[in-house]
Amino acid sequence: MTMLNRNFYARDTLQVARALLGKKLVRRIGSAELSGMIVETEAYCGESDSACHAHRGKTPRNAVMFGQPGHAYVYFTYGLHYLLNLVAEEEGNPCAVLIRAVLPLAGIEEMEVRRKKKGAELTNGPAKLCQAFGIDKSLNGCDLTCGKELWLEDHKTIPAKLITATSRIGIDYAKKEHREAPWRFLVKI
DNA sequence: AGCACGATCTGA
DNA sequence: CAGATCGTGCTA
Repeated sequence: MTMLNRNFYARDTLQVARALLGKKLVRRIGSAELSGMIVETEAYCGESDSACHAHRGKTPRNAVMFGQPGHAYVYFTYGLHYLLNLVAEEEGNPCAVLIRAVLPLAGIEEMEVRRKKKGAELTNGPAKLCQAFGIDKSLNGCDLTCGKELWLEDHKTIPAKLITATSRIGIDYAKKEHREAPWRFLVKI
């Protein structure tokens, strides 16, 4: 019930990525409310991170990452998918956390309709969860602290023992040190 | 102005 | 394992 405030996002990206595990992602579409518990995240750490979109400076696409923390950075890729990121760190430091998977909690039927799938197939991938939650480019730049369309809430505390860190997915083009950095976080099953 | 390619998913 | 499918950013 407690919505996460700006201070939650305004700190070290790796800490935010870890702390997001177990939190509830809530999406309101009209009268429907969809939610899920975050179980997988990836940290993208600013201009020095060669896997981060902000690596080569500010552009129209990644501008949101350079703004205030606690906003949604949604972008389109592969010609057909949207991916959801949450902006972290202080304003001007372009960092974000990619939400890769959630465990559906509420509005599951809505998600099934959107995805035309059921069960685990619903939200176990960054593009799938965007489809299930109806997240597209119109939510790019959305403030996550006003509780209107998209926000986060406290839910469960995940013990450190249940958190695994691995290298990130789909960033083969990045420098070795960034390709291998253990900046992907998952809840052990 | 043109072009190569991507923080993915699906279905054969 | 290839195809879908298009915006973005780099090169010229």
